Amino acid sequence: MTKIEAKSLVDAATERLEAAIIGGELSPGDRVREQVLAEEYGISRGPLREAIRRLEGRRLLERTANIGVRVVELSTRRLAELLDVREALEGMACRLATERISPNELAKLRAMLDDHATHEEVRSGEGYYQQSGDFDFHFRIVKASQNDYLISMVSGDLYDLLRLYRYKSSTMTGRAAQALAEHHAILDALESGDPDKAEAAMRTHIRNARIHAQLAMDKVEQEAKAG
Amino acid sequence: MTKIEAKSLVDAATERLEAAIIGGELSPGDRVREQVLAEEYGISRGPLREAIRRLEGRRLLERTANIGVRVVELSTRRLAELLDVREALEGMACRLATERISPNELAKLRAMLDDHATHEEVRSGEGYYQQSGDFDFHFRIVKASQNDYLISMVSGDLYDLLRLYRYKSSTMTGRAAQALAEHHAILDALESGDPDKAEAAMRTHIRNARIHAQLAMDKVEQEAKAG
DNA sequence: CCGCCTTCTACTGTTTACAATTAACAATTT
DNA sequence: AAATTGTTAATTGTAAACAGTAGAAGGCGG
Repeated sequence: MTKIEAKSLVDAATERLEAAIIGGELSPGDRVREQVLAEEYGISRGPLREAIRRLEGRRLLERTANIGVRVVELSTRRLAELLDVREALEGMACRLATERISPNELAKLRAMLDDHATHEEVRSGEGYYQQSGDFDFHFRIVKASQNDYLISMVSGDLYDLLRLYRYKSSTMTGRAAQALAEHHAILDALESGDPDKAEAAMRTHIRNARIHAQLAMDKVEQEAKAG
Repeated sequence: MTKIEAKSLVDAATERLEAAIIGGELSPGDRVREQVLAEEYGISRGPLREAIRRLEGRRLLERTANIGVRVVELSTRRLAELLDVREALEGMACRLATERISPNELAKLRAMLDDHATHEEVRSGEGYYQQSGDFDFHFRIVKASQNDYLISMVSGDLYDLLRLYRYKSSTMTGRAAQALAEHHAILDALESGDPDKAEAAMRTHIRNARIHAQLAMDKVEQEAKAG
């Protein structure tokens, strides 16, 4: 019953509920009961319902009339759909960033990748760095596109959904080294100033990640079937 | 005070409010007062607030804490942002559709374009057909992508926002003939089965529409300044 | 006459209580 | 014994009352 106290109860509840979903506290398919959650958050059902509606709009929750609210269900198909959209959106972001990113920001990105290279997890191919480092790299490029709509779509809605999958199967094992190389390729393209090349590099990277992610999910599914 | 009576008051209110915004009943920048609107729809503030929160998530409305809700403001910059996203998303949709569209659906699209060609408005370059015909053509291709996430993003959120602009400046005058030609080019690419070509054709089309739309908006703005 | 402070109004934010719908369980009938 | 129907408990849907905040209007002092 940890209380919430912030600007708006709806905002606070939204953030907290979102965090609970992304953090795995609430699993995909779980039922969300208004009364229970409202009491847990120390608020009444009104604001909580409004928070739910927001997340509903962002496709993290699904409501069936008179039945209830559930955390969105996961499937390989949905993941494939998300990654196609991600390829399109981040490809465009990278294209736009090519002409808008500052030399300063470019230097920072370069430093970031250099730093990643020193991490043991990357060289050994374990890929823990994906959790923070990868998201950070992508996020900064999206921000450099300076397209607010794009930024909010990708980093708000899309990444949230993707994070759900990351929790289910820690997808990125064994790909860290290759991913880092691809990041360098993206950065090179950005520095070259060629938008076509930049978009292509980003899309190749995401497409590779996609192949890997889906293999991992298929594997998880098969194991579930077998076990 | 036309009453609403349907599955859920929230759903009904959402649809009606959305229609009011898109239909121009509520203009961009207009304030939305909860009490007033609730009475107009014959419901109480609770459901209405939830409906507002949904549209907030879809970026049709903006809420400032303790101040109120406004219909989202329009600007050339925002339009440019939307069209960049549209290019990315519909380009991807067209790519996916290339490999998934049925011969039957292709034939229907072809028939549709043939029908458009007979319309006088198109040949004379007035372009009324844009309102329904253009949206229909694009919508069907997006649907043919069979990517539900993509479909809901484009036809749900994105088109709604774009429709706002269409109301402000009837953008597409004088471009109907060219647009139709571009539609044919897209269809040809789809039939060829080459995803790269199909994506490129769609993106070219949207980029051209974008140039035209922005010229129109700049013109409107300059007239506003002058008048 | 101008500017600042106070008060008041109107709106949004939140809670509580009530109504309606659903799903589960039990009892009765075939 | 199985199926169907009635009843009940739980949960969502809705409304209305209450609280808090921002902006406007008016009065007071400079």
